[in-house]
Amino acid sequence: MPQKPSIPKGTRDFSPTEVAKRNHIIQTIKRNFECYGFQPIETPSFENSETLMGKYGDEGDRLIFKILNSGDFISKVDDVTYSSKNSASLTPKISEKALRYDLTVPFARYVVMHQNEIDFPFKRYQIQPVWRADRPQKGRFREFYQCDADVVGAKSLLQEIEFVQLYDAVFSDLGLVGTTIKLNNRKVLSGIAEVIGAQHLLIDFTVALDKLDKIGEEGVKNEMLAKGISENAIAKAAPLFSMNGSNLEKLEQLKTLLVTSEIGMAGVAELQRIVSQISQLGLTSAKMDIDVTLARGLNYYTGAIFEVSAPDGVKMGSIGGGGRYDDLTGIFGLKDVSGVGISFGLDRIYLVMEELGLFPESLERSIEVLCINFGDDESIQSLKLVGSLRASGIKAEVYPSAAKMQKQMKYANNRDIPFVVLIGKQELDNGTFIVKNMESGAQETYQFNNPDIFIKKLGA
RNA sequence: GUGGUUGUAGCUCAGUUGGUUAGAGCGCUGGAUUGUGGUUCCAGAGGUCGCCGGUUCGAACCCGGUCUUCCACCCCA
Repeated sequence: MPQKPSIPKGTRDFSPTEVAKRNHIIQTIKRNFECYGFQPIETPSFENSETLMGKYGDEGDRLIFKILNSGDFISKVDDVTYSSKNSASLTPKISEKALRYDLTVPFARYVVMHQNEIDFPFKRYQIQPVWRADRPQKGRFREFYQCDADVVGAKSLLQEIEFVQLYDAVFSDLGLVGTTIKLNNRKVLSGIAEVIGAQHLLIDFTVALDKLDKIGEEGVKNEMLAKGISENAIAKAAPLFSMNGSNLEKLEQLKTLLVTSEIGMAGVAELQRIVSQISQLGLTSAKMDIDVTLARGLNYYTGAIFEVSAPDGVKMGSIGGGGRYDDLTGIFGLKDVSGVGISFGLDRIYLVMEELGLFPESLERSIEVLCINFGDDESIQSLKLVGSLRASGIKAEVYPSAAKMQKQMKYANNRDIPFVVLIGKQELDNGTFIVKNMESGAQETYQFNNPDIFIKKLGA
């Protein structure tokens, strides 16, 4: 007796409707990426372990899926390592490959390997699945798609400005109104740590600060104290907890705080330029918000940090993120190549759009015209008609068997097919065909040798 | 990785302190309707109660383990 089949935790099957909706999102993103001058690349789904390990922090290493070596891998492990039962030392001996964890690190590897064939600045996009051995939750999977656009070899802030516009363009095209593009800068965070005298605890400081909206001011202060940041330092950072007003007002408050920090002021200046240029250019549906508590991806971001949150009222983690990393390719031996990029989280965007009912109904419509099958002679006539419809780009098909009319009509109804064509014995003899509008129920008769009238009507 | 939560028909869910043959709505199949779907009426099919083990005369129900779902951490798209 076969067992009920299943799929691994955190993975999903996608049925035709879901694929259609996912493709709709992907097409929209792709179209905009190309409009902005990005070119597609693809990289392998798995990389050499040393390419990935150590690039995402300890937490990241834990979440990387390792691939077991082929062959009799365990017999090649020396006895000391084998009997140590230590995963950290045993893993590299039995696993030399790992599944892609994100698209940024493989891209950095790609740039280094192909540096002689690339014209800089290089703008690439990449839409591929990534894998994380995380514990699944809503909007959090072990296999999911990232849609990345990055520029390498261009230090200008123009890139950041274009990325904000790109986010706005994609979400506007998708009809996803009310997203917030949060913006911060690593230099500002460094500056704050410097001013309060906690440079050595920068990561702990920012990780705690990042939780402000979740655990509140007291919670953040407690976590900072627990991490060894002094009360005095926390007191100096107090203005951060109550930043408010417009983006420009927030920047003024930051300037007051960071006046003694060169790096901090540089960060503020960058933010200021982005804010002022975006306000001149305008955004269609998104709003931009300076958020000093935003502290993601600190392992490699050096300048701008982006994160996009879903419209208010939708409970979902970030649906996009990105930033500037001045020396990402440095870890692979190519110095002084600045990169900046953003990512769209396809699966989360899907869930948000589903929740808000933003997918066009037409996506569910796989076929526009179904011909009822009345038997062999009639269906050949139907096939001829279907041929001319298809030649005009209309999705059409003949029901595959001469099943009962009721069954065929029901099939059309269930599949949301808007038009049903009837060519029975009578129509075959007359040289006509009948079109039934499934929404109104109305029927019209057309001449078989002049289907263009019907085709034009479909086009309108 | 830590703590909790969930699982009964294709789907959404009932199911009493453990007690014959586990139910409903929707969907599906057939018929009322041999050239017309959605509404209606009638009939029918479909379940090793997530899986494995234990307690019991007896388990969907109690206990243990495991898988899965969702949630809070951690971290992240």
